[in-house]
This record gives sequence, structure tokens and C-alpha cells, in this order.
Amino acid sequence: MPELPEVETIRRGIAPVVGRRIARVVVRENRLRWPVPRDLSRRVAGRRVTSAERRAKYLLLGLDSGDRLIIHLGMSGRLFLLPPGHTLVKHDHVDIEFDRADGDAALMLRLHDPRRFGSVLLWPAKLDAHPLFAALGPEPLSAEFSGEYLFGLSRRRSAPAKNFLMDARVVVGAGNIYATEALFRAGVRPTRAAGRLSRSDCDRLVEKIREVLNEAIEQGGTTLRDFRGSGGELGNFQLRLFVYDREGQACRRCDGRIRRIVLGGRSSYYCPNCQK
DNA sequence: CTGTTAACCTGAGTGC
DNA sequence: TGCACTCAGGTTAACA
Repeated sequence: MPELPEVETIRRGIAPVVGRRIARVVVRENRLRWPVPRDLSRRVAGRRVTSAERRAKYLLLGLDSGDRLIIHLGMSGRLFLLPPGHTLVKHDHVDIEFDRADGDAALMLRLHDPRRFGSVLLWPAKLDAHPLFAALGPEPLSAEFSGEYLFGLSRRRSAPAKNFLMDARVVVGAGNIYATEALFRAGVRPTRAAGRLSRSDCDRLVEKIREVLNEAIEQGGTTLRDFRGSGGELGNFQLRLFVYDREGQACRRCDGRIRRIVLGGRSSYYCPNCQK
């Protein structure tokens, strides 16, 4: 469920743990996408959090031991900042409890993930050396991600533009909602072969991907079903969706009707009139 | 190499 | 109420 803007919203929400010391970690269910390391609590207890960053859809908590705690929310993961001892509900799999800071209440990060596609990992070395990070493409909000880059990579590729944009080796962070919305804003049909994108299509796609992600971050993410920020708050970007999840409804730019198709096994939506 | 599909899981919604 | 079926903000492994 969470794409880049949702993960970024959570990253900002959990910033108060930076500077805090980890008291302990409680793992109630370690069967996530990858098993939660058995010795996780032993390796992080007593360490101080030095940073809260994001790479792609991964949350990264830097520790003063040099290790990095890597958290991914998969499809259904949520991460809440709560007081320790907060009422447990089904699928609350991992707690990271922090010491009380002077004058402040103790804190806890709680991972809740019904589908268990998320993950909690610990990595001691350079991030780029991690198998999950080694092949990741550029951050969409970085200067490295440009029309020139996208055009160059897309040559001779027959895959649909949407699949191409959602390929994390091309660019990270563009999930199903935002890839769909950026294609609409750029006027590109999701089925168009990537190799058939013009240089100016690529320029526009880069611009619109950035625009959509930045707006969504500003709106605190998109809440269609169950996304919540780290304090339980809803996102608001769903109010600005032009096509996603709007099959059969009127296009907000013309009098056409939004169509739904399946691409790479994922629902895709477009306006046949606005997108060519 | 590129591209497509199945698989990992649970829960919510729909139609009969 | 129950059952069968579809679908869901992600990602990788296994194929052709």
C-alpha cells in the first residue's frame, strides 16, 4: 500500500526517535517477507538512533553502532509511533521500544502488517552492497533522474511505459497509483511501448512524476483504504487523483470515461482521450 | 539481456 | 449466514 510519498510521510512522522536510545525490540512474528533476524534485539538494544532516512520505499534508521535498521512496509504495513504498552491488536508483529528521554515520555515504534509482505532487517555495511539495494535506480526527486536518462534507458524497450516506470531498476518509488497518475498528467497511455516515448515525453514524464510525488508528500500521502501516518492520520492526495481507481467515471479534464486495464498484473487506469 | 507470470499473505467486498 | 471468488499503495524468483 505505501508508495514513496506514504513512506516519506511516515519517515517524517517517526523523526522524534532520532537521538533516542533503543531499550529493546519485541518480535512477536518473525515470518515477514524475509525472516526478522533472530538476534535483532541483542544487536540493537542500547544503541542510539542517529538518523531516519528513506531510500526508495525503505525506511532506514541509522544506529550509533554503524548498523542500519531497514524497514519495508510491503502492501499492508503500517508503522506507528506510540507509547510503550499500547493495546496490542492482531498483526502487531514488531515493537521497537525506546528509553525515556529527559522530560519526555518513552516511545515505541510498532509495525503492524496483516499480509506480512513487509520486512525488518539489519545491515552492517554500505547500503549499496545490500542485495536489495544494489540494483536500485535513482531517486525520482534527485537530479540524476532526468528526461535524458529516461529516454536513453527506454530505447529499444518493448515493455509498456507503465511497467517501465514501475521497474525499480529504472527509477524507484513510482508505485501503481503514482505511475498511473503521472502517465495521465503527461498525456501518455500506459500501454505505449517505452521505446516509443519521445524525448519530450520523457521530459514530461520526469516532470510529472516529480510533481505528483511532491504533491502527495505535501498531502500526507494517499488514503484509499487503510493508509495511516505514524500517528494514525489520513492522507489527502486521493482527492487529487485524476484516474486511479476511477474506472467508468468521467475524466476530470475532458468528457471521456476512465478505462481500467491490467498491465503486469496490476490495475491501470487511463483516459483514452487525454492519453495517447 | 528483456519481458511476463506466479508467488508470498490476509482481509474486505461482491454476488449467489 | 455461508461460500466462492476477486481484488488490494510491493517485490522477487522463476520462467520463456
